[in-house]
Amino acid sequence: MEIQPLLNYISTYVSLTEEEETFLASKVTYRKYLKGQYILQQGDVCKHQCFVISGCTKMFHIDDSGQEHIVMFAIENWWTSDMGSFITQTPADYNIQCIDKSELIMFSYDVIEDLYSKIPKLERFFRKIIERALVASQKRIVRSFSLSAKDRYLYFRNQYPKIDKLIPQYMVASYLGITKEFLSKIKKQLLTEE
Amino acid sequence: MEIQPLLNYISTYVSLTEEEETFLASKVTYRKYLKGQYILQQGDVCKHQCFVISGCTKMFHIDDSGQEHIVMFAIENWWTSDMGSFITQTPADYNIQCIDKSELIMFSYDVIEDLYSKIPKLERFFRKIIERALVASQKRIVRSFSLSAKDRYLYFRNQYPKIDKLIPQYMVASYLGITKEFLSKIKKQLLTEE
DNA sequence: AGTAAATATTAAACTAGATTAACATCATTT
DNA sequence: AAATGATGTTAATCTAGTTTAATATTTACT
Repeated sequence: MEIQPLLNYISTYVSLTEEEETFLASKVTYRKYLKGQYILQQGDVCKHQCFVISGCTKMFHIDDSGQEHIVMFAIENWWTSDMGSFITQTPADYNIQCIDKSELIMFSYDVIEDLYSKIPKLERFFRKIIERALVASQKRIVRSFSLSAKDRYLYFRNQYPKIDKLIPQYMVASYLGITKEFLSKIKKQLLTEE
Repeated sequence: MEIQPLLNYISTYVSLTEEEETFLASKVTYRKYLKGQYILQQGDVCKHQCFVISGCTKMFHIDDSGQEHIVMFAIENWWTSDMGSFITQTPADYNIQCIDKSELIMFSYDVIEDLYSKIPKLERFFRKIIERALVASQKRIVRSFSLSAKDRYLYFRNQYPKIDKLIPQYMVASYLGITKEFLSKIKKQLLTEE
């Protein structure tokens, strides 16, 4: 089944019965996206929580001066959405774009509450997922203040080697909060000292 | 009842019956802290999710070079904990300290799962709280990359005037990710241009 | 009230990282 | 294989924010 990777993932947090899995399968949407396609655009309302089966997405904000700031990437087994827009159903602050051919499973706003009521274990599952996302986000704040750009890059490369290899360098720079020129300088420096 | 502010707060998300409220009251702990007291120390395991009834706390990390980085403040009706340490029951990355005489309600790790099972509405409540915390945290990341130190301070002062007035300036600087000297410079500049 | 401790200010010298702009390389299409 | 667009590099100049260190001010304690 197309959604098997999702079921496997869920099973590491809570165990669903077969009927529950079938019910879940009937409520979510599997969808393929091409490289470059948008899942969400800044200003639109975020209608889905997306689980990435394959490929890679970036969530980014474009500020008043036109600069792009990448908040997160998502590869297989990661979740992505503009949570603020989703929970309040108001216009999104972020864009979510596929930076590679991707397969996603989408939980729409209209069904997710229903899923929570019918299968309380799913509410538990999402609570745990979001707890983990919060932890990651807070750690990123501390890193952005306590580490130099070079150390932030080293941390990124070490934690997410797959993403580092997959995506263009200027996106890594945006994620790290530095310019592409400066990241280029850092990488050169790392080469000569290693 | 001491925990009334918590019950009021919860009621804005989910509605509990009287029995549920009584049960909840029997499971949580009300505690007063003095200015300067620690609720959690980096390296210890975080045993509680804390709801602030009055006063003010700061959560901060001390990095390898001894520098303090404030991740968040919490005043009345806010929550604080090292979520990463709490959910995995491993040593905390952060300290949580009262920067003013404070009253807290503490949900211990040992009872919170029990509360979730007995009162599923509480699991829903916490899911929603954590969703909001995640949204706030992601927005802070974007601000830290897209705004200048001055604009970050203006945003902070505008969003949290109470905290800005309550706490020493060097803590605001730490929260903003700048030095106290530079914040002093910014404030002077703001005075002359207003 | 007087003293110590904590907090805030100022200014000079310094640096991590930004900006600009020109050039180089790589990938994709025709 | 030439051409186009996307990505990456280099180097010079610039600036937001740091560092250091000395001084001022406020707060809290006896």
